[in-house]
Amino acid sequence: MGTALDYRTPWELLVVTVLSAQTTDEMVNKVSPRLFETYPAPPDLAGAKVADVEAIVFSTGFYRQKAAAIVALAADLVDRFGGVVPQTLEELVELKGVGRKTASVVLAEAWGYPAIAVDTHVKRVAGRLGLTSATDPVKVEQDLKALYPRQRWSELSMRLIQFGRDVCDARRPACSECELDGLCPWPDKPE
DNA sequence: ATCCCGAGGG
DNA sequence: CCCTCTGGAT
Repeated sequence: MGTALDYRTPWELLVVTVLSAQTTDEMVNKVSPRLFETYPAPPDLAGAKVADVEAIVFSTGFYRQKAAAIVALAADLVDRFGGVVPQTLEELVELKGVGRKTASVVLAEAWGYPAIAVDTHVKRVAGRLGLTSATDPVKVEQDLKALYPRQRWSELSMRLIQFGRDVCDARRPACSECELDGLCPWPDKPE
């Protein structure tokens, strides 16, 4: 079953979300306690030696990039936002190392805003269900919001990612266990 | 041996 | 659009 990312604050969510690419939540959860014990707040990480951070996040994949990225992110956050995680998509995306997906996750999960994070899991789910032909994340988010008008989109966002990861898997989708099987028009379903 | 898949850069 | 970065899962 799918594990979720552990975090205590919006700042921690931002960091673990950056670390979560190309690895498992389990792996991120394994390294993050030491990371946040060593560098509790943005100024601490901003002043860290990248090599020390590399040693901590090693095994999460892309570790050199990620270590440099979160140190630069911390510095950027301190310099331009007083160390406070912003609450708008525009400001979040301005941060170094933060793209639309990471920004949407923070907006929805940390701040409870009605954003839907569109990562490759969500794109894949939308595509297989025939909900959208677009690969454009903005379009996918619009289509999903139109499909679920005035719902709890921040909760839907988390559920969609988990569903894509745990059920509508890229390589081995569990179609026989999927509740949407009867409604799903995906032509390449496994037996 | 191949695939995973976000952000930045070309 | 394409490519690169990485260890882990399969």
